[in-house]
Amino acid sequence: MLINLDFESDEPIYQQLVHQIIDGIARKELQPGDSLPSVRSLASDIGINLHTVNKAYQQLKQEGFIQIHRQKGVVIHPEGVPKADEDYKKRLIHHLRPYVAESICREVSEAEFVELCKSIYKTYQGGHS
Amino acid sequence: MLINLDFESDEPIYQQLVHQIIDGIARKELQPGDSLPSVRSLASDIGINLHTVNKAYQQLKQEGFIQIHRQKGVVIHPEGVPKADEDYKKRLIHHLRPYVAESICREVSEAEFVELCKSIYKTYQGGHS
Amino acid sequence: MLINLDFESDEPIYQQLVHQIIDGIARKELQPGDSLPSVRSLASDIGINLHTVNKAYQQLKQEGFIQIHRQKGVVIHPEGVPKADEDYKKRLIHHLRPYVAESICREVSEAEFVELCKSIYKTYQGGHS
Amino acid sequence: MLINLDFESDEPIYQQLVHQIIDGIARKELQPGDSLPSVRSLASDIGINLHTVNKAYQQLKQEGFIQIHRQKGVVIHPEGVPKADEDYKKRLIHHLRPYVAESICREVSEAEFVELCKSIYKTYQGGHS
DNA sequence: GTGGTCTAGACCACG
DNA sequence: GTGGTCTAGACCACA
Repeated sequence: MLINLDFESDEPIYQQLVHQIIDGIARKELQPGDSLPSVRSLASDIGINLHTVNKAYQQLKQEGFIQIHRQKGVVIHPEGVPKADEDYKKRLIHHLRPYVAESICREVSEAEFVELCKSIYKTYQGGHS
Repeated sequence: MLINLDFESDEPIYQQLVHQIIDGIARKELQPGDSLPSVRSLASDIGINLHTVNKAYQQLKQEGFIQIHRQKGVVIHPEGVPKADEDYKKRLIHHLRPYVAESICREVSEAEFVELCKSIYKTYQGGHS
Repeated sequence: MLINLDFESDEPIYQQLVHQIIDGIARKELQPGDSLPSVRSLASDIGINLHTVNKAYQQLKQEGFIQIHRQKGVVIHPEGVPKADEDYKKRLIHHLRPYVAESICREVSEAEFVELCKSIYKTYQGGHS
Repeated sequence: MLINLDFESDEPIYQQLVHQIIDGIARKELQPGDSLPSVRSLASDIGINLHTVNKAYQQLKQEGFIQIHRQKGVVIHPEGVPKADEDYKKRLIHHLRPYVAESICREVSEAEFVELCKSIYKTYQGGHS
């Protein structure tokens, strides 16, 4: 999978990595059971620090996206990612709220905002509808 | 307006302040032309440093939400906030994408996600006016 | 003469006042010997503080643009403004330099910059060529 | 690059820093991609506070002169500075106008003023390259 | 070691 | 009294 990092972004590199991998899963490019490169090889491939990759992997593991085996290495969680629970949705709303607020200030209508979200969903199409 | 900060949060205080004020504008609790407390008074009200408030105000000013007026002090931008342009929407999509991706992984359907956004929009309607 | 102040500008109000009056002189709208409103009346006309007007007048006086008489009030210096000496030109260069530097970085050619200056001169036309 | 600050000047230190660096870029002493000292080291070199340096860097970053790169540190924007657009020229005229006005009052002819600008431009040619 | 954030306290220009 | 600037010192996340 292609990893695309922006070193000038405010977003920490390890976060970008996390997002890219989640994105790959959402796009079905990474399927349950697929294996990911080792910390070392990924780090040297992208040209970033070991710790940075490790931090990203740890976060992905803790959120249930991947498993880290001593022998099999790093794999996408074979049983899929834990489904959204109420807690997740609560956090999601909490994160989305500021974007909605600013959009309202800038006169983006609800319909427009919704369309925009749908358009993002479309980019992951062929999914699990 | 009530300001509610979470000092335990990872989100920087000045960012929370920015969001709270934008939220107030979206809720119509802060109207164009309304004045905001001075840096100093707001800082002492909330119990934080005046530089932190200042940083928030500077960001709000730069993004066109407020004006820093030599006579009237700090006021909500009287002509309203600059409307969303293509650039804003591009950035918005860029910010929203990771949340959509994770939601897809967690099997949140497009419809569900859209409903969730609408529910957030609803919290900004039925304001006072 | 019309005074046009921008209370949101970074430029201090008294400085804006100074510039506006110098501008009026450059446009020949204010001629040597013409009288200016008193500190009090100008302040109340524009709706600003006495001190602010006073500070502007003091600076104009010190630079030789106006005279302040107890009886005749404030008048444009009847013998004209002191002509540019080497010292003035040195200061002028010192002030202009940063604008030239930034313009060079932004690929504004010398010719373009010169044209721009000429265009400004034109707005004061009918002058003393 | 040599930094030359005047601590007696009215011009804020961070502004002087900004101007000096832009000047360095205009003189081609700082080329796209070149790296600048870290906030801390520059601050201690010049003998000022790191926040002051930081403020200058933030402004330069926001105006597109530099990038703050997570790995390479602070570098001159590799793709060059954004070229002058109409907005920049409008602001430039707005800043230049008062100097033109005062010069007219002091009987500096258009030709003389233009020569002066050209002479400033000359100081940025014949650099090393 | 880097930049980002926050605090605290000080001086000054402005109005 | 206001915001703007500067200093000093501290902690943390990041790489």
